[in-house]
Amino acid sequence: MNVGEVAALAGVTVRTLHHYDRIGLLSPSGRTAAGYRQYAPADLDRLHRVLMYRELGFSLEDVAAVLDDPDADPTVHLRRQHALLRERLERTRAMLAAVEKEMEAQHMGVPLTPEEKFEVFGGFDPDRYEAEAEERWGDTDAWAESKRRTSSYSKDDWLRIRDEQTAVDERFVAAMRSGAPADSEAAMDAAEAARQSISRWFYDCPPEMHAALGRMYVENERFTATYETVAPGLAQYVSTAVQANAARQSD
Amino acid sequence: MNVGEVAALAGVTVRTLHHYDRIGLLSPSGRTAAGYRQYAPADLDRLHRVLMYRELGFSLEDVAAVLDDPDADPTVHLRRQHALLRERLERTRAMLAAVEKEMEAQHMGVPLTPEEKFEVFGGFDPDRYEAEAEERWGDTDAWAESKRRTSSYSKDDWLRIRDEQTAVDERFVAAMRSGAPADSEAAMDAAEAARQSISRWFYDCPPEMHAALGRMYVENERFTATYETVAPGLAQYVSTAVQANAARQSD
DNA sequence: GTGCGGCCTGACGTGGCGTCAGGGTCAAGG
DNA sequence: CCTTGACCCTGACGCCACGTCAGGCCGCAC
Repeated sequence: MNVGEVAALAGVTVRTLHHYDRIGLLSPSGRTAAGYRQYAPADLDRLHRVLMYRELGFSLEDVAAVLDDPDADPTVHLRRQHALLRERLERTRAMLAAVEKEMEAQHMGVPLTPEEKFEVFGGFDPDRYEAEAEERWGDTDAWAESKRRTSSYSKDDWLRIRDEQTAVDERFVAAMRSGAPADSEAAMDAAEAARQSISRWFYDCPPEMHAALGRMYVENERFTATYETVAPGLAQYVSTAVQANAARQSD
Repeated sequence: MNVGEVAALAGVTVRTLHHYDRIGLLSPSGRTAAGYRQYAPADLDRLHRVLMYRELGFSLEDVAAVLDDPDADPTVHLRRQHALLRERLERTRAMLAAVEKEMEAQHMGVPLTPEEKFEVFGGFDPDRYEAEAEERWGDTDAWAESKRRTSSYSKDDWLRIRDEQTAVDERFVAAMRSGAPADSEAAMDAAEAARQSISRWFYDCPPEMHAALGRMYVENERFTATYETVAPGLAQYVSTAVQANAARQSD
């Protein structure tokens, strides 16, 4: 098949196929003597995957990365696409619910505050966070359970969660400011409170998993930044305290 | 509120707010003496709508257009956003179903042909088509009914529909090639078959509605192009035949 | 008064194509 | 055999929605 036919079949422009060729994302497996691009069935398969991932918000660079991954089991792609689509379904449902809530509120003359509107929609930027979390945690059970649980949380639930987390952070800060070392009883107790909070609201988080999380607090810039804005040095402090607490429990 | 606070609340960057200000999409209603942008609650409302429409795929120019529409009843926006989100939900569901079908096929060792894959996904470019149809038909009952019905169609159904439409087109072509005028009995019979096909597969299409469709065949470049690729002059021929048929029925 | 974080305005860079310009290719009809 | 019109090629520039510095002005805490 030549470019025009492929473009018509896939619903893209010829220019798009040229572009994918030039950047090396999808080069046709053959050319005619005159230089015409010739696409083989395998090329169509690849194009299909490209378009799927593109639709799901991947950059073309990322698409190339996942498609050229040597562990290129085709079922991996299908499973990942399935997971991402389900996520998108959830997100769309949430937005739909938010709009319906707004309609209702407006109908009853109860104006929502701007905060309430942004809370669900943009607010804490669910899209990027979810993408990163998904990438990091793959399809672990914890991630699935967290998704399942949090999907039904109300605004009040989220407020309570935030307050609880703030309170735990305060305990860490207080311990640190008092001069107690990160593996002191006070710090470890705060870590334990944090672990239980996670288990209560998101997913069952045994000490070993919490220790892994603790390592991430200093390895991952995002988490580090979060803690460092609360108090300088807090990321390292919390990380150490969490791992110490996990070690204490396994004794 | 100043830019930083607004950006954090809405989950966008400061640069984005600067951009929206410069292009006139969202200018803060005030400035401090030092030139700091000051956002009022009304500005946040507008930002909220901007982000909604952006998320739904509108260009910033189009966002400005709908938001500055003088018929700026807030309920209009909510209703439109609601409709668009439901569409997106449908589309995501369809893609999810397609992926599941692929998984199943792969699991059972039945390889799908490339055509089958693209059929649902890209194929006839549902996104743009839907967007245009929605714009054109607003939220008419016909549109809603069509959506409702077609959402449950299987691949075999679509194949049958395509064959049926091809057959009807062939009747038009044959009539035209035979030299029969567009308001001849043969042409009008073909038109009637087309009308019944629409009613059977998409929505109840009475003669008047079909006449309106007929006018669109020559007014809308897309439909014109479709028919003209089958045979030159066919668009005008079909258009005339459809309207003649509608007139015949009302007698 | 001196940091230090936040704000300002240019100005250039980037990703994913759209859109000509200038020219070769190929199958059908005269 | 030749022409004609549809399709293909390769640059090269344009565009949108920002990202990313650079250079400099607030503002408030110590």
